[in-house]
Amino acid sequence: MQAAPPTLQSIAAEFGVSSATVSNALSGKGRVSEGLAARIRARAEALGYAPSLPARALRTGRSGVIGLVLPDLANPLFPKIAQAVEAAAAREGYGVLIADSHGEVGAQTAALQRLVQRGADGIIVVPRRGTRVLELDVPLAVIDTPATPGNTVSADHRAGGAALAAHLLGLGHLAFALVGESRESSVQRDRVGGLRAGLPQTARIETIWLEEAPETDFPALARDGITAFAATSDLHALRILTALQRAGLAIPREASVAGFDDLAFAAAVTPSLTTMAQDSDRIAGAAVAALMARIDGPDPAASPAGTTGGTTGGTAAETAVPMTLIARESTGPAPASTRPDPRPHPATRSQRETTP
Amino acid sequence: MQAAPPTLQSIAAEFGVSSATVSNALSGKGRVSEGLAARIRARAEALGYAPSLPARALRTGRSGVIGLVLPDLANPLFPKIAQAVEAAAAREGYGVLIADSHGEVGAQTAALQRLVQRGADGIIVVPRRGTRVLELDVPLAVIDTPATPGNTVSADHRAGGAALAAHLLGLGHLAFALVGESRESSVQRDRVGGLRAGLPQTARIETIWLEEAPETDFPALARDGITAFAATSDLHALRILTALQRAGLAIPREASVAGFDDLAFAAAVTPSLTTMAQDSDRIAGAAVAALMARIDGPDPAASPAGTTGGTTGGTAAETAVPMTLIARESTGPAPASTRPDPRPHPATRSQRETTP
DNA sequence: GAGGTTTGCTTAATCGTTTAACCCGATGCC
DNA sequence: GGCATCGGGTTAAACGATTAAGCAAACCTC
Repeated sequence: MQAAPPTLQSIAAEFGVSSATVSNALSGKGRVSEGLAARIRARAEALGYAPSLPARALRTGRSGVIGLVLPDLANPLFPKIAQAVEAAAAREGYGVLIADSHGEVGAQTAALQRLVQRGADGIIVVPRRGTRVLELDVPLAVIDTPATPGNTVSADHRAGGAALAAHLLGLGHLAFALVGESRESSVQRDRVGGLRAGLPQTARIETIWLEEAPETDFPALARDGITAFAATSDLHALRILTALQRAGLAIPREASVAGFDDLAFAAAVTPSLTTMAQDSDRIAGAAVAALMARIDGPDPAASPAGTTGGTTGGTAAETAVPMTLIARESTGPAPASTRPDPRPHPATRSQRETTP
Repeated sequence: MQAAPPTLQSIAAEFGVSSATVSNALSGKGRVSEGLAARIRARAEALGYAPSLPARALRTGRSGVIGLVLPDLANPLFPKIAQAVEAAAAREGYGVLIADSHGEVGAQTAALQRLVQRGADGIIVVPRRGTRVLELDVPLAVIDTPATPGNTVSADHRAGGAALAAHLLGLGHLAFALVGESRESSVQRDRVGGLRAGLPQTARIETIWLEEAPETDFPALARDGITAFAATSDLHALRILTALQRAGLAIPREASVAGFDDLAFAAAVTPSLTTMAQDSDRIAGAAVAALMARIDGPDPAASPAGTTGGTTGGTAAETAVPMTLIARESTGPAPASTRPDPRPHPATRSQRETTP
């Protein structure tokens, strides 16, 4: 029942001109009299004309679609990135084809190839832990870690770690537990490295990789004198927070807990979670911009000096996007040595965030 | 530098045959001698030939891509669905184009149209709260609520609510708080409705919509005699859990808390969260299957009796997928009236789940 | 061995858009 | 007034795959 959608030819027929003229009128490229062009544009608008993307793709070799490869959509961090990428791409008129590699390297490669075959003009990859993305004959943008070779843009995880360390130091803490999941993740390594770099030599530091020590007893650590827990993810911070709470410790009076990424629940829990947030929008925007630059100017050796390894010349893409501290209720002044401080100041801090 | 990718014609030229023959050999459709066909297939394989999807799309009108419209990727529930849809679609050889409507109705409509324009063969929509999806000349599958008109498949939220109610009743609870966020969400209405339907008339029931009462004091409710908190989302369950813990209540000894959807953190918190999980894989699979059926058999009035409103005939798509209870540590026997039970049995329950 | 059927392939049209090349009438220039 | 130029179009050839239609040779049948 649905009427055939308007095409260049159908519009051309209405005006008694050729389809090339209509194409030119709409794209503003060739030579068409202003009057005719205006009428054609008006008619196309009225008809709701939309060019056939497949046809255009066939002709131009551009599909108007970019691929997004993520290690695991179920991991709460990635949806933020996906959302931001989608928004940024949509602004540029691109669609986003997703592919989930389920954390497997093989699936990651397969996903890349599927996307290439689908005609993606470029691909944004958030690589699986420590994976090096293979070279492909498609423009690529990689979101990983500033230190990773081939990285295009990412949060400055190291500086974020250092800033979080400074925050905790400023609250008077002296004994820290740094909690990550896997050493293989360059992101987590950077975060822990930044934390450690931000702490003085004199500080007591316990580093825990949950992958290796899944049964870690956090309350025991707290009783052992650790007053500040910094985890590489809010997920682990939450685990620590609830474990300490369950054991009867008051947060932040007796121990402070902080995480990374400002996940959805961070503001919802009690006490709300202090966290280092990455600016997904900016990162995604930069990744998309870098990708666009590579798509439009595919001259691999065009840049004057050796900019080859990093981002493409053209648009000055930022490589490391700073992270921002979101101080909430789960971090507070260190307890006065062994004697618990009878007067904490939760009210002064809890104003930073009202109801989410 | 990259060699031109192989095409039907380039392969045809190698064999001195026409491109039609190669096409037939690869698709197995026309009449080609078995020997030649085998050699062509072998050569295509060796060359890594992949048909140009845009060209095929142009010719056949099928893009091999489906769209997925979500209200909000940042909401931790949807990534699970997205992941499952992507996997199911990939199995069918389809790509998935995502679109995030950011919870806005306008954006949802715009996203649908963008996807249609991109040539999506069909679209799966998870509508924004209470939104009715407009009619489109594209096969559609809607994941919402069994009760919603136009719904294709979804979890049986009502039955899930009832089952959760039964679980809590079985533990001896008599006073309940049912916590949702918004009445406008049909999913949440169904869940609360199911919970209520599963509880006896004699039970004390407080229903709280957080949108209307964001400052609800959950510890106060507990002190007032409520022993079981059931939230329509793990996010709210977590909020309640931590608020109660902070106030010094022992979970589950003094109060039980349960949520929905088995979000990523549910197993990680202490005590781990009892939750009603929806089978995203099955739902996504059913949605994709229904969509495929609609794409392949676009006869709107082909079904014998008035099946028009519901799912398409063809494949018997299931409309309501049962939810499954994941009993963890946050729910336990109701405290013995006012006198707290001195001997809880946490050990017997915590075995249900080991380390996540 | 003449008619019909298969077999195995080719021809050619088609999807809708883009774009290089060409064409014709009206000006402009000296 | 002859010649280049320019404005406003048109033609036609792609892009790569699919598919209906056609066509020659080989095979079968009685």
